[in-house]
Amino acid sequence: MPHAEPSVPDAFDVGRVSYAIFQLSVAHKGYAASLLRRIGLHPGQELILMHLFSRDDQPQSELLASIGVDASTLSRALRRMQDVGLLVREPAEHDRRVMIVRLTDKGRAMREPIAAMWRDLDEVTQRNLAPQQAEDLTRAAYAVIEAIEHAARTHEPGDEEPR
Amino acid sequence: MPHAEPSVPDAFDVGRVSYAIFQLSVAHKGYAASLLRRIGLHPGQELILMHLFSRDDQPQSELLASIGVDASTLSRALRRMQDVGLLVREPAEHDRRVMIVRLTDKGRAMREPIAAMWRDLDEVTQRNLAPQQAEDLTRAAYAVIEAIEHAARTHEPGDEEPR
DNA sequence: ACGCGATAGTTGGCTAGCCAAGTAATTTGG
DNA sequence: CCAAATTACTTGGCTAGCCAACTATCGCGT
Repeated sequence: MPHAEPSVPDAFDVGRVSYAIFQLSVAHKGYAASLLRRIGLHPGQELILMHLFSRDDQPQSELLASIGVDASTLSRALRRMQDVGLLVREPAEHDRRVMIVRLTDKGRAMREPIAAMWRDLDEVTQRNLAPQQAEDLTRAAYAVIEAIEHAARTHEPGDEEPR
Repeated sequence: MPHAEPSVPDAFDVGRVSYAIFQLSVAHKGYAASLLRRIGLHPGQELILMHLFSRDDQPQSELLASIGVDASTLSRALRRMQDVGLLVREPAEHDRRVMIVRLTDKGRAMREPIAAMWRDLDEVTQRNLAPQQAEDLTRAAYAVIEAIEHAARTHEPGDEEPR
């Protein structure tokens, strides 16, 4: 039965917590993807739309900073979303390098489906957790994120302390 | 500064826990990828190798079941790993459909680098966590995984209760 | 025995995501 | 005032990952 703690090769012992996070990522992302497919979106597109719901007519560069994905990934995702009519891009007046991203009516119409998708996802996510556990999980997640970002920031330039 | 709880559009409120997991996934996977790059592996390949460290000469189908990825994804990953000399595949004697996957010396040599990578990853992951928090996080992760797998199992065939 | 279904893998086609290199426009500096 | 650096974005090239469709082989049942 492929449940909790499946047949884990011994080597995974050294990274039990990371392995759990890894498995959680796969399951969570997979479930989100299946929910997104039902509303006709590809993973990641919902993030772009949600940021646009918060503030429309946004330069592509700001979306980039908010979402944290590679510029090329965003560029291509936006092109595809434009192709299916979710949004429009047009060069800014004041700076012709800048592309302003604007939702179409079709894009705006995704607001409720996306919110419903998050509700469903979070409901399932918390189904086996006590409220306090959910709270702790969230807090621990951000603690880990902070540790990772700090580690990446420090020894990205000068790789690793030379032992 | 993009730390914990960054500028989260209001819409994310409905899925706070899921959004935290999502962000954790991105950060954790990104850091793992950067560590893997240093030892010349692509994400996912380390899992294949680790399962082979546990049991070599394994049919591709068993690897498939252990790892839980799509058959086509595994097929192509194995081909690429064979191309760079990490492993070899040859048809089984008794059943010519089956491909037996075997590590090469070069593949076996990855054992220590991969273990070191997991140690590094888990060290960073736990850096901001008390031991009890790490334990709780692991437990919560598997609880969420179980809920998601159950949800996927139940309403994948008959999509959603019709309201 | 023979055909049909199940099983094992592969290939095609698509998106997400990364890095590296390239283009265009704007800002900075000598 | 014009060249050099910077910024904004795109394109090329690659891997991971999914689904769908296909091939080949094996096993089963009539």
